[in-house]
Amino acid sequence: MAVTIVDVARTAGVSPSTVSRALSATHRVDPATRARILRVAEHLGYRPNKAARGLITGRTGNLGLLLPDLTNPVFPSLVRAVQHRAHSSDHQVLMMDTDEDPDVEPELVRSLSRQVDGVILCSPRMRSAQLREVTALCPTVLVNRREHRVPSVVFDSVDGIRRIVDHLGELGHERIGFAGGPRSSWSNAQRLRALREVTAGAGIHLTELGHFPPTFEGGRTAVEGTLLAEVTAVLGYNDLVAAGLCRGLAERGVNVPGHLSVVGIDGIELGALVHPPLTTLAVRTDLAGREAVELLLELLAGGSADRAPRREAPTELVVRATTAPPPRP
Amino acid sequence: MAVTIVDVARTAGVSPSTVSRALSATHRVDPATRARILRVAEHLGYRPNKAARGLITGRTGNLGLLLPDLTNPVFPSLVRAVQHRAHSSDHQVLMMDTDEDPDVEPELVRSLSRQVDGVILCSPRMRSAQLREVTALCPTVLVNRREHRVPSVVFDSVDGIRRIVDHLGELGHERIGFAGGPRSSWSNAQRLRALREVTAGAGIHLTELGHFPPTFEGGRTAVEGTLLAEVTAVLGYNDLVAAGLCRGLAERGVNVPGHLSVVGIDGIELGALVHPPLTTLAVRTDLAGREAVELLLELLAGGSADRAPRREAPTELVVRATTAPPPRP
DNA sequence: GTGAAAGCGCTAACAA
DNA sequence: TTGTTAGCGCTTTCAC
Repeated sequence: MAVTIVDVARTAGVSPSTVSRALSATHRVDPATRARILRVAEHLGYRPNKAARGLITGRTGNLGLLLPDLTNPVFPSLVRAVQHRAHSSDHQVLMMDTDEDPDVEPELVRSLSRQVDGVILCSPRMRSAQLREVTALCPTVLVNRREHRVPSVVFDSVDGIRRIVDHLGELGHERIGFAGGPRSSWSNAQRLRALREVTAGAGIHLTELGHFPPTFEGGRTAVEGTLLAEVTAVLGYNDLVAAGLCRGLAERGVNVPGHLSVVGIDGIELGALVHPPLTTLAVRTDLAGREAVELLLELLAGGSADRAPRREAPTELVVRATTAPPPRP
Repeated sequence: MAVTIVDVARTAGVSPSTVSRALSATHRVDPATRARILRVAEHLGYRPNKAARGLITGRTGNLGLLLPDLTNPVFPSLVRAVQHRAHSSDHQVLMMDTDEDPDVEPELVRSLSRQVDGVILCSPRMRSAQLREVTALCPTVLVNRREHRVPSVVFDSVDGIRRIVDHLGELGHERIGFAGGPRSSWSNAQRLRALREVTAGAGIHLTELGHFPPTFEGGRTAVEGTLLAEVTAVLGYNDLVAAGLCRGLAERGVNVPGHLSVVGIDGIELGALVHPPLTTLAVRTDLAGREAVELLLELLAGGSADRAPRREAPTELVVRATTAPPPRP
């Protein structure tokens, strides 16, 4: 059997409660006693049983993290950041991949609710009503989605999109296209809205090329429409779409960026590795993950349910090789 | 306060233990009573507190998963598979990224040991002695590493390497190079050993080009040595290295696969997306993850500590566009 | 500053 | 088949 607090107590010649106090530093304990207890605990290889502690404190020390698909390259760095931040506050992370299935999301949260102190929902696909239900179940922070009265971390679409449009505008582009993502995607809607607003303000003509799967192939299928639209630059819903666009364009003999500029969004590693390297709006998912944990921790520390803080994770335009001035006619 | 088993018992007019039995189906309970209890539980929104259950059963229902770096593209699909398999057996996964730091690995396992029923160690970097210590702490399954008397899932290096060499041999290559990974990498050692064995058997000349960082840049720096070695095909330690090789080669004006064939290992998505698409030995990390969970579950179900089962996850040669017959002199 | 005792939510003997 | 009792490892009053 594993060594418990009672073993430590016996060996150190004190009562279990003193050991508890010494270990959690919750009360004043005689420094000498404390040192001795710590030494004994160390020597015996004592490891606290969080489950037992949680039973009484009501805190599990676990955070839940739900995301639609871990193999989507934007998530790993977020998960990593969440995990590190949580760990530095002595929390563990229960990560669950929902497999892009909106229906399992609420069920997963329900089953998780008793085992975690709170959950972080990344790009949740479920409907608002369900989201509201879920947030009633346990403290929740949203990432990449907004909902009334729920704390969230989002990427600043308007600001980021503005960076892209400014860059393109400075190069001299006057007609740009947008190869959008899935119709149901919250972030696609955000990006599109921002794009309309910013291009209108900048006097740039925007052609909405339609909705495409958020994949490399999706980008490839967007090539035809792009060519037809007679734009000089095209923005992909994400880097995968942009990379697919580049490939499709190359196959059609269209020079990028000579004839057409291409921009992606996300800043995944792939963008730096394809040829030509992709100009992209990098979103700091790692920072978003960290923020999300901090928000959740604050919430747990007694943030009133009334306040629903909203934070925005920074974006950064990474100019690589797929953008250039438009061709001279 | 959340609804407990006592609430359900009171509402259903039975004792807590009957509720417990009805819920965990561990003993015979009158079907009618059982149905009523289930109905009440459902209605009240009862969710079992796993921590409390674990306190008495000794089972937490959690599995630990340690890996060096989640942003390494081979891991997400493994994690995903582990998570799904664990979930289907009603287990949660506590995932921890060790940040490629061998020293934190044992410490992490120690701190995890009381909160999980067992751990899966993926590509652990720690030394054998530490590994032995750790495995004494809690049931352990290794992935991509072997250790005496510890259950493990590995990728069949000899078999996979043979596939590559056979493919190259059939194309007519007689001199191939290997751009190796880090000196300290267990899997690099495995691959190299297999490569020596298989090439020797096939009468193919192998040039060991040295050790490189397991990255795209690492592959790029391997280009010079590759050219000097006068090989007609080169195998990269992994897909990133192979992709870097391709890029570096292209920059030097070397045609792939016309002048030189390139092969990677891993089968990450990137390989299909670069140009030309990479021929690679795909390893089924998803299957490995599933196997690992199953091994661990068997171990927990009372597998004797004596037997240390070893499973091998399949590999598959994906021939794409970077391999072709050697140039005619 | 420290100990005794109670109890968190649940399961597992043991009776009935 | 069901209820009673005890207790898992820990924290937390409440005395002292």
